[in-house]
Amino acid sequence: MGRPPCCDKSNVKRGLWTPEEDAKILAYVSNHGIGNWTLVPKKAGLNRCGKSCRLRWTNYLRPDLKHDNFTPQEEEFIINLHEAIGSRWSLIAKRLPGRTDNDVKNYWNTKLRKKLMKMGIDPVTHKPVSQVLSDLGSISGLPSTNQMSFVNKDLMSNVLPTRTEPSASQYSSGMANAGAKKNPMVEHTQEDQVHSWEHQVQYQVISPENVQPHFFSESASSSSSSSSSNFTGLSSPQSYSCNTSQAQITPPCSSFDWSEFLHSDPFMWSEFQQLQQCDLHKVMSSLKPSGLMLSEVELSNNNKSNGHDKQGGASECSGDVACDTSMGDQINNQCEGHSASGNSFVDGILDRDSEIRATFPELLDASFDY
DNA sequence: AATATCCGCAACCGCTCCGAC
DNA sequence: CGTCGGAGCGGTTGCGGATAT
Repeated sequence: MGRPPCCDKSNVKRGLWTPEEDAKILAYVSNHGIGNWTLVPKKAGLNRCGKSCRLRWTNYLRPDLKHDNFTPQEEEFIINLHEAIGSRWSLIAKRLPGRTDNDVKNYWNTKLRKKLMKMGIDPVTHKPVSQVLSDLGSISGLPSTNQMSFVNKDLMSNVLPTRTEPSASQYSSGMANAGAKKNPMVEHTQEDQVHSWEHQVQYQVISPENVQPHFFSESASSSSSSSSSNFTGLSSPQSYSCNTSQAQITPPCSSFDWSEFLHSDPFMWSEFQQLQQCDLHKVMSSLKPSGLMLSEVELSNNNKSNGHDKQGGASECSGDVACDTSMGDQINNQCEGHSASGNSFVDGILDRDSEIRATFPELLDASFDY
């Protein structure tokens, strides 16, 4: 049973806002402040959905917003945070006064992503394209069409003559979304990481594999092929791991110490202690049953099985501390199953892909031709 | 000059979260 | 404890201007 719409869509105005409508919102907010947005249209005399009013206010009318171009500093900040926490636009925007999540998202999609690709950097993994391709090739020789469906579409469109392939993007975005949204730990962890990044790791690259909600970074980090990068566009050393050298990236099995990392920031440490109360059941039960939906829990536990997160990292691994053991075993078994086959995570993905394709042969139709 | 294509941005959509009841 | 509904989030769409042909 679906949820009823917040307003009668057929009877509300949509599309661009007029100056008169803007003035009504501004007048209303200046007189009454921000309250219940569903009541705003009626009280302000607007024939708009309340949600639309809220968006107009937060994305455009708010007096504290900047409407000028992004500065190089802001640009660098966005790239760094994206590398650390992925496409958590609201979190990134919170750290950029006067910018909204929509601003940041649009700027990323229209400028930064292309800029990175032009520089030979995969905007999803923040690794050199050559390395990503090398890793891809190492999965099983030349990548098959099926395997290609897992790859960041931007990257592949950069290197291969592809056709639009909705399943690939939906797969990746859906997965990232599911993990990020359904795991309450993730939000804290990423907040923490932003916080920490701002305060104490200005010139140290945090290992993004531990938190980044993109499964492809897993496969990409599964090998350590070296590659050069022609990345020279950004100035500060931390802005690109691949700019200076791959050695700056904390390797997947490094001695990265989460405890030390967390202790270094009192705020983060107290947050972490609260997070020890994680309810893994809630996380697991919220996961989609489909084999296509790998959660961050799954990803991170796979990390763990590879030697990550010695201290029960700030997010997922606190599940080891407080969560139900049978569920933990279940996850561990799943991870072990992956890692037992050599390429671990990647093989797990491919196995699942095969299963799904066997179940849904229509996935192999002509839309996958190149 | 006309048309096609590209690009950037504002707005919308669908979903989840979370507090109130 | 379950339901409801507002708020917030990330992804996507579509319009309008800029640029290319």
